[in-house]
Amino acid sequence: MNTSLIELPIATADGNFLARYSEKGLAGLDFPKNGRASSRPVATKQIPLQTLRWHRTATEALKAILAGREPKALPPLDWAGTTEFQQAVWRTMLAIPLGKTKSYGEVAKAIGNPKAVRAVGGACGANPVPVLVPCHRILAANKKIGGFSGGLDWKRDLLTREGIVCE
DNA sequence: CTCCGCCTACCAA
DNA sequence: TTGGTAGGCGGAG
Repeated sequence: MNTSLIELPIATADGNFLARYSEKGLAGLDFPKNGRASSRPVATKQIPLQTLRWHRTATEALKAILAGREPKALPPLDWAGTTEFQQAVWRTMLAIPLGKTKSYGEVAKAIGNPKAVRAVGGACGANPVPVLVPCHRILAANKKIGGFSGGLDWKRDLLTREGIVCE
């Protein structure tokens, strides 16, 4: 069983993101690292054509969102190893259009488990593909910013780019 | 089973 | 308003 992931950088005006692909699709996305450690180089020729296609799609999607535009398409996402609950939360987030938000409570209600509010927060924090799976569009009750594992600065920044104003 | 967390509603100042 | 807190739930160990 091949579980090795291919890591490819996505250069943006905001830094170098790092995308990870499995044979099933995009499995992870990291915000630019603080250190200037460039990712390990990968010879283009040994990367499956399919992966390159996904990478092109992911790159366009990421740049679109960073520019405040709804992405045309997303690459397939590989959520292997994650739970049904988490996937339900992430699917709900994917349904939130750019520029709109939902509270943790609303998401909990949406997945049919209104009391699992805090658990929803946990799923957001476990989101392996931030930005593309818009966990930043989930705010706390009363439009408070809430938390963000990728750093609150990023959350505020992303929301601002989408024209969202919160508390 | 225990502990913790991107939450909330509620209650006391 | 602000601050502290108990309740509830999924995930990790």
